[in-house]
Amino acid sequence: MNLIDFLEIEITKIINNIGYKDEVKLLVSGRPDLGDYQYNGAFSLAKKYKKNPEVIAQDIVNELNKTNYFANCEKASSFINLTINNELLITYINDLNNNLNINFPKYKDELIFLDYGGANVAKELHVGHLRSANIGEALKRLLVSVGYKTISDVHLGDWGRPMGLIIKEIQEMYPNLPYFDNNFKGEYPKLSVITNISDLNDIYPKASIKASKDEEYLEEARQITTALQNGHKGYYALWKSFYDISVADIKRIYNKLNATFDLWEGESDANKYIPEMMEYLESNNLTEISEGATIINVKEKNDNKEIPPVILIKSDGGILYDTTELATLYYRVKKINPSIMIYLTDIRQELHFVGAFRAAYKTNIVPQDTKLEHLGFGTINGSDGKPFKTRDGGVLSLQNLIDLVTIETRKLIKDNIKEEDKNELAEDLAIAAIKYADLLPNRTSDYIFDPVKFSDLNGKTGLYLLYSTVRMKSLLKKCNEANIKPSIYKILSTKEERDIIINLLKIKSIIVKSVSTRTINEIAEYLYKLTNSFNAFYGKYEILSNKDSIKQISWITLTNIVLETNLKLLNILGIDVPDKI
RNA sequence: GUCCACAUAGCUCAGUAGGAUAGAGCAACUCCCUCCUAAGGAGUAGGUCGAAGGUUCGAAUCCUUUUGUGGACACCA
Repeated sequence: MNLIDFLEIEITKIINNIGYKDEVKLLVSGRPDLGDYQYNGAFSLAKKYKKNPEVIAQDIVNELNKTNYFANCEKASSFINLTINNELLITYINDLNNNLNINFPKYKDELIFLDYGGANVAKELHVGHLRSANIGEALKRLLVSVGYKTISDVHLGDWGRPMGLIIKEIQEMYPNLPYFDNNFKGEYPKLSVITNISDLNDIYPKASIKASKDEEYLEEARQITTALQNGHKGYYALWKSFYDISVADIKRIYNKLNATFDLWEGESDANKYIPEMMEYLESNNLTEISEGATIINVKEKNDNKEIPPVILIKSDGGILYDTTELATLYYRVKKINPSIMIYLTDIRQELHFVGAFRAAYKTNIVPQDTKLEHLGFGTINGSDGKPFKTRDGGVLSLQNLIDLVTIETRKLIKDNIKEEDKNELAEDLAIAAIKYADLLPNRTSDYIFDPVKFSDLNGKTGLYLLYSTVRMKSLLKKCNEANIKPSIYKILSTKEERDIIINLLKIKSIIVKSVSTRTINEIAEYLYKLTNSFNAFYGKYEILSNKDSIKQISWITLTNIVLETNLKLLNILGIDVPDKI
């Protein structure tokens, strides 16, 4: 059991024995000069029992001092400050050495479905896709680490108007392709005029610009979109061709980011469930017609703002974002039926999800006890505080973003690394730097992307963590060669060790909070603190050449625990640690 | 116009399930390498938490008002 859990249970019993009912929660001390942890229950107990809080605090302190849990326990005003006995800390470290998982709480093994990534077919992954992948992946790994079952789906944007625009533009460029020949019979060939992702990348922006200027062009693209959605064979074959090219490239970049998906589904997969869903909705009178469109009204009485209706069928017969969203929910419930479904998108899509979720509950497409959660995240900005763009104002691809940081990390690589490995290592370091920087701010905050700052080896950066962790690995390896191996932690001899151990104790409450708030930033922050406290120790004391073998063994045992903890937490963040930098 | 979010050190950001003296990184200034990766460590300085009221034993955190910034508001995704 985790030491803090143990102490909370013990103190709860002790205060119950003297007549105070409270479920004791220990807080990390806000005044580390006065103690490791604090208990503030005297204030609320004072209200409950109509007594002076200082008297209550003193009563509790008197009882706690009868135990041998604390090296120091005293009250200051009505705060109770606790300094944990070193013997308990030593036991805790040995427990931790046997089982790192005592720091990770266990939740019910409910199934959580995570929808993140959100890549668009025929468009390169860009800056806007970074946070969904990083946060979604980290959240999935966090949830798994505490015992949940998860299924993740990249949920490709592969079925909306952009598809129609691309098909339209390909038609403009190559009007004689068989996909556009309505009399064509037989097997459609693979797309031969566009064979790689860079050919494809230019098409959508071109089409998008034309559409914004040319109403007729846009209208044709609309019609193509609707035809595709209604099963036009030629368009579908063409779509499938560029879909394959695009998805291969999307996978390649997601792999670099360590973003992994159990499912590679998309809006197009929901398409085949739309008729069935519409049949269900209409036969139960759950839809209405408004201005020629089929909608679900999701306003509620006590709304203090206007919630637009969910549009299922446009007045021209086409379908929309909401339609596929709802159809996706429809078949996910039927096929997978998770307890919780989590969506990670830009925070600006909030209103869309409010509508879609309301419609899903209102129509019983999603059972009332299934939780739907939309987790929004903030924007990545440039140094001017505006959304990060290329110099000419275009969208910056994710690969270009990685390259920007790789330029910086390349400078750091030592000469003892083989020349042919340097570029790959530089990119790996850049990705670690980017991921850490991306996960460090609060999920809902916007942040400024600064390649130079992120790839600094000093400061709160991914590279500092990698470097420090690699150094721990290297130390353990050298000690192992000298036959100094982690085993039992015997003495707690320095302030620096104590700081590390107190830090290790904090993990559980950080994990609990991160799981409940679905945030990652405190874990990222914590990694820095733990690593920093280890480095303070590392800088001051010599392990390898130390003459005192009892200290040596204790220290290398502690080092190993910090290393394992770092690796585990970095893994949750989706950051790989190389053997050498 | 309506609604939402944000405003914390020179810069970039934490902290908002109310707790003591508001934290970190960078930048600035001091110190510390015969030693396991100094690509490191220790320290100093830096703040009326946008403003004004209120609730509370206690407010950056909750409530009201106000200023500024960003965003969302049915046939795009």
